[in-house]
Amino acid sequence: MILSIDFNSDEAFYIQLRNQIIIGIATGRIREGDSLPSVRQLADNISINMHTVNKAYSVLKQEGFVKLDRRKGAIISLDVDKQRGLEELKEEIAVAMAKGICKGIRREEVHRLVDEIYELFANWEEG
Amino acid sequence: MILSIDFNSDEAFYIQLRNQIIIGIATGRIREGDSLPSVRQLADNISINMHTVNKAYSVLKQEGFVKLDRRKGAIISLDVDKQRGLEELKEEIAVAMAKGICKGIRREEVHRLVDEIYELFANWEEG
DNA sequence: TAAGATGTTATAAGATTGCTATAACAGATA
DNA sequence: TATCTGTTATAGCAATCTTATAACATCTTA
Repeated sequence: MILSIDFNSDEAFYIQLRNQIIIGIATGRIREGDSLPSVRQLADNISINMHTVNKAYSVLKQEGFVKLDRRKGAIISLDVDKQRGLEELKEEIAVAMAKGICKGIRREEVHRLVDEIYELFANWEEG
Repeated sequence: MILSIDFNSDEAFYIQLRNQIIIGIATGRIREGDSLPSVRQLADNISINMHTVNKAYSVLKQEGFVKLDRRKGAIISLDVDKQRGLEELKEEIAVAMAKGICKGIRREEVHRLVDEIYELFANWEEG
């Protein structure tokens, strides 16, 4: 899987990495047990600092997506707390939806959007 | 409508204000044509700096929620670009949904969540 | 006309965050 | 032994967030 940085984005590098890896898991390109590149290796590949990669991995660990092993590096290991996941998801999309409501977006249109995103992730094509 | 700041939150003050005002519009507590408190007045009320309030208002202006008038202050004025709104919403919820998918949340559960949020906004009671 | 309120702009300072740089450490591997 | 892991520490630079003070033009009101 290809990880890359948009140096012109206003999103922090470590957030960009985090998001790409989460999407990688959601789309099945990375699976439970797979290992991520070592912090130094990935940092070299994409020309950013080791500590920035380390921060991305630490966040992923804290959020329950990977386990860090001094022997094997970062291993995808999903800590599934569905109830908590639902609560977090609700909180994360609430403001965005409020914004959408102000713009006249109706309930059915959000449902359609949700389906679109599920399709997008299910039929993901690299690149 | 009551605007307030959580001084312990890790969200920037101006973002907190922005979100509260957007939710206020979505829930109908603020309507087109209503005016927001002046930057100085609100800043005094909630004990933050005038410029922080001004930043919140500027963001809301830039996002098409208010118009700033030197005579009347900040007036709610919705600039509805639905197509753009849909694209922004899609982008804003995509990563959150990817995270949810990793946590085993199914499509129908997201639909239920969307309905819940719509109900929440429709039947809003001042806290 | 004078006083007061409005948004706007400018400058400065302190705190925090993001990113980089360099370095060292303990544990595992070859 | 040499090399690769993650981890930790320290430091510096730039940007962002927040506050503080101050001034300006415009509009409203007394």
